[in-house]
Amino acid sequence: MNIYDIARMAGVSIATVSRVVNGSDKVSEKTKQRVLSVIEEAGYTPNVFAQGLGLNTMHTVGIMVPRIDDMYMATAVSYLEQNLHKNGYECILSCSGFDLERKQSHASMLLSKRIDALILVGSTYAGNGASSQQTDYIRAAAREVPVFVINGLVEGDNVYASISDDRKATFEVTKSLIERGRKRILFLTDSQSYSAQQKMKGYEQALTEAGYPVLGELKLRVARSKIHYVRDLLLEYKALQYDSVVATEDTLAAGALKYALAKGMQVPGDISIVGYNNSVVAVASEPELTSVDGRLEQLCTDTCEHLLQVLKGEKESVPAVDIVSAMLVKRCTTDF
Amino acid sequence: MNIYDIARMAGVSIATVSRVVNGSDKVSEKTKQRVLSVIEEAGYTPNVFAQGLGLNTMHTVGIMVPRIDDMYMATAVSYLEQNLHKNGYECILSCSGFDLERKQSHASMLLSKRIDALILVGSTYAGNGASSQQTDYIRAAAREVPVFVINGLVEGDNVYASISDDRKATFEVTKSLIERGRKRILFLTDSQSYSAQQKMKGYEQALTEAGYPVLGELKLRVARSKIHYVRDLLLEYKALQYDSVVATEDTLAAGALKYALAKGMQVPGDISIVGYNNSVVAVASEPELTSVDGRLEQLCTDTCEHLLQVLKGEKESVPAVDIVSAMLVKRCTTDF
DNA sequence: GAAAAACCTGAAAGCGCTTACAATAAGCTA
DNA sequence: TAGCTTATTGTAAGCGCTTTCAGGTTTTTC
Repeated sequence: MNIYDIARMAGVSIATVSRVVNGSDKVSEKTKQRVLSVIEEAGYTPNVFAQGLGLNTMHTVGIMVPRIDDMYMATAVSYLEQNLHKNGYECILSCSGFDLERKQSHASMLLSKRIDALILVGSTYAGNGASSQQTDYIRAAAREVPVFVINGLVEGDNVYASISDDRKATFEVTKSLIERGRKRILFLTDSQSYSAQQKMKGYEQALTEAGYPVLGELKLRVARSKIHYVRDLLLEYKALQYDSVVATEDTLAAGALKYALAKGMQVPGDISIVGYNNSVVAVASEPELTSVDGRLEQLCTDTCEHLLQVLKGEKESVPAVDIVSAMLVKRCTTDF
Repeated sequence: MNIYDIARMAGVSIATVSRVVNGSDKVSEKTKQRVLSVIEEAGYTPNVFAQGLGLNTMHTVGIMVPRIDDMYMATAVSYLEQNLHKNGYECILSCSGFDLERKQSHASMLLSKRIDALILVGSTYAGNGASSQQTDYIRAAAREVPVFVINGLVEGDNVYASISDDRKATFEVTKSLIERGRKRILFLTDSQSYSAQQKMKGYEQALTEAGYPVLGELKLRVARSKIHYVRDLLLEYKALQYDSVVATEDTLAAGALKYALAKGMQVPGDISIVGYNNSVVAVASEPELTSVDGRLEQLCTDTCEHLLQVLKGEKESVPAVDIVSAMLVKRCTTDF
């Protein structure tokens, strides 16, 4: 069942069928209706490969995430997919992991599928000197299709970023803790992503502005964002003194909370804890975690909007970097 | 940069280039090397559309999930994507929601992209009478490509299912509760999926075998799997008496746990609670939830294996229904 | 009512690749 | 070395669609 069959059945040429299918206005209403009814009746669907061959696009965008079994990423993909689908685009998903080599290979595999654009969620490293090669593959990809980065910053032509203001949010949180008299604030992270780096900067800035020293011993990094990993890590550092925790992820905060409760501490009395991402874990914890909401939905909406604009050829109206401010969600693990 | 350019540069015909690219063995080693080096040098990638036009496949499989911002689905997609990617397939992701009409439209959109196979995760309804139209679109899809269902049961030609034995697992759990003297066991669910139905059957069977009545009042359904929804629902039914909870999802169990703790009850002393899926939420809760692990990874591995076999033309060796037994993970909300 | 303009439609040339078939070169056998 | 088989390569015919260009109709204009 192809365009020739339809043309024959409708008594027109394939050119006319093609015009009808593509909604060209240069077809008389009468012919159009006839062709449409034949198409309907025959259940004809154009062959996307043939379409793609001519047009060199298949209305597909690639989404690359380090991993999808992570609420943050999954939520991002959910927003993106929904929004793009609504606009007639399908999403090819690729879980690249955190390894540079795999990222590169996944990216080129996606590009070989002739995607119209590429979206990267998280996991890009800051663009300072040495690590610039970490993002070279992104700039390479951007030479073929526009690239959109969510919560990562990559400088380059044809790459657009939407990031939440994690630095500022973490700054505010840390500042609030200090104002409530907290002296030793533990910074707990699980990655070196751009966003994690920004959070750390905010944390340090608040300490500095308050005249506190930035202590290396109070910055802990967990191998993976798993509650038990955190617990084990804190157990390892059991001599460490701290009266509050700023975590870059809810799961980390949940781990710290568990550990504190197990030690018989009062939360938030003896220790205040702040998570990040405002996920289920924040609500599942007992007491429920105060958490920063990075406004992921907004980031995704913005990204899709920008993507559609760029694909429509309206590059000029799209900012290279779009910053969305984060929001504190106060719950029970802090006294503010 | 196309096959003609490469052919010219290497001084061979396009047929030979094509053979080299596709790894045909009918090319002399010498020519092969020459062509390969030209391809390498020129950075040539075959145009997938043109390939697709000829072969009518693009090595792509469609994955349809009701929603991806749900740990269970996200984890499934993660396993699937990784496994398929490793075998040279890309995944087009589609989040269809729970609405039949949307499912149908998403499925046909995927099919129009000429996917090689379709994978559905969860959310199919049992095939009994009235609701068979709920799965008609699946059988329709199966007429075009093989369809693989994870944790759903659909009868039809060219559709294969991998399901975990939720009925048995829930039966065992309920039986254990009964053996520990629990008399009024609350069944908490959030969906009518095949899998949820199976769980309910297991629950009922255990009650029946123990000579207990199956009480409608002890089966509660929450609109969505959100901790607060559960709390609100239980508050609404606050007169209801029960000494244990069997939930079809960890989040539901977490909600029940929160409610019980808020009422000052001892867990598992006054009330035992069992979750399902063995997710982060189970571990994040305090005390940690006993939960059933549905062996999702196994289901996904099986599915991919079957898929590859079917695409290789080895239909015969693939079972129409593959059952994986579930596993109880004992933690702190039960006394067994 | 004839020329000009506007409107529709069709023929045909690609798009870049795979592959059946034909052709040629090379290797054997007797 | 003639005659045959085998290994390698090339030719050309699609795959199903979009779109340019040209031809044919109808409508408008004076």
